[in-house]
Amino acid sequence: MTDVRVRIAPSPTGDPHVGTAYIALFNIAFARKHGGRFILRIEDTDQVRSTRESEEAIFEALRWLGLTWDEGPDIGGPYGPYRQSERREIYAEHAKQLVASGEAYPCFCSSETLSAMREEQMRNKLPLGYDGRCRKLTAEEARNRIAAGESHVIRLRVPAEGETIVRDRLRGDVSFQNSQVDDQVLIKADGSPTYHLANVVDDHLMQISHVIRGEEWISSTPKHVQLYRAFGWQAPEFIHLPLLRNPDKSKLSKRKNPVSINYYRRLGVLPEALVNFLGMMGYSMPDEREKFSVDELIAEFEIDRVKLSGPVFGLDKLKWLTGLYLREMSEEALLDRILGELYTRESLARFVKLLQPRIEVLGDFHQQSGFFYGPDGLGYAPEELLPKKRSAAEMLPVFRKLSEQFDALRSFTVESVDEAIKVVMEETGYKARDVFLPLRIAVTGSKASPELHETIVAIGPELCRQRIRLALEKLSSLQS
RNA sequence: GUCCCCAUCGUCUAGUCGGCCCAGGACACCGGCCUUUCACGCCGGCGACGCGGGUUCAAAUCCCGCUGGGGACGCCA
Repeated sequence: MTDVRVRIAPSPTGDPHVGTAYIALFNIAFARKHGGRFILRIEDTDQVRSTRESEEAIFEALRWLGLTWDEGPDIGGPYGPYRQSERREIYAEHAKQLVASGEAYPCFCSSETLSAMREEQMRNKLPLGYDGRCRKLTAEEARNRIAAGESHVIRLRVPAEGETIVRDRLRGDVSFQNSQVDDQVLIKADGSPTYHLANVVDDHLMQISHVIRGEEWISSTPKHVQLYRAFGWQAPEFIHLPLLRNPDKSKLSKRKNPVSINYYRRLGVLPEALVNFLGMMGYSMPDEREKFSVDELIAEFEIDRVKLSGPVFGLDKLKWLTGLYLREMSEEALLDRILGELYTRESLARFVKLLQPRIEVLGDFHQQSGFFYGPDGLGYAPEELLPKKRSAAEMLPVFRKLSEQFDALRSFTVESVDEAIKVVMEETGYKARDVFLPLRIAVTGSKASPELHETIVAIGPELCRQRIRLALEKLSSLQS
């Protein structure tokens, strides 16, 4: 095998996702097994949603898990920069090259035109996709319109006929009719590249040998294959891993499940247990052993052993595994973990201030701080979620809305939380007294707790979202 | 709707080139033992090859169809 170079390319648009860790783990296992290198590249081509905080959180979460990289934005490397926002000219250059060779063309369709087109296709039950109307523009006309300052994007010219074969290591050849691969946008109207362009250009320039990523990408791979072809490059080997699933088998999503690595960290899952657990998603050791370290995984790793059906990311086994690690530790080591992971100065600092006015002796702090930890510790009765004269049927929509709003929150501040609650009140027509108490019970498990907004912020998004979901479950149990 | 992927206990999975599998392990669940209690630990139980056709002496394992699940169809990644 040629030099193995693999990568993960997360986009810094939210909390660090367990799926990212999952893909990272398999990339690392593959790289180390074959003496290759593992690269971390930040795909921040979405300028509106990408943030530095999110990027930093991803670094931090991966490091916590012990999933470290050989080249990346923070440590550099011979193929940098490793942040796509710093590589804009490279993409522009390459796009220009494709336009010059006729492999790509400018498109002047507005997003309105495009959504109208999509609607019509929907209505007529036609396949969705760009119909290629700007393909026919002459070079001259295009040049004039660009010169006139007309807004445009650059699209890839995918052959109308024939088929594109995606060679997947685990699935074999998967073929797509070119007629259903539409002309992908390469450069957006603002001049920034799309994922597809940036991804292909970077993978080539960074000499990535194997692209190990989630199965969700498989249907855009023909576009990538076409891009490699257009550039005259050799495509890397593709290996699409199965997607982690919610208990209902849909793709793991924050709307249904905690997906943030930080949630599991706050819960007190050990990093070695989480990584171990991830290692048994779609994969198993040859001797069927279930408890193993990353090093052990690497030693035995065989990418062809990965199973293609999507594993449910279920907590039962993860907790059991954590317990296994916990129990075999020395007392000393356990103490260090509790101090190092759970009761850190940092974690306590999130809420000392909130409790300060409410305690008489230090010991009070202990029993009043319970709800800042473990998500399952809230043993309240479902009925407690109901304000006076309100039924479960009435509160259910309130919690659905709350869940929706909290999921959508980009930042957790007193202001943003307040805004979210207000939206819920407006949309459901309930007053503060009907919303605040139930919400308080849901997130703290008790009526006696500090100011709601600040408490919610202190508890943090991961735990709050999950607790609201839990409340939703309790309410529905009340109904039946 | 169109395209693509997938299909063993509730869940994670073993099941190399079809026979040793009337399907093995683990979690969860249930029962027992240990124990002043609980937990841990130990023992046991429940529990699956989606369906229908082939191929074969023989199929969970190969082929086809159906069904089911999932993903993608963005100037998001």
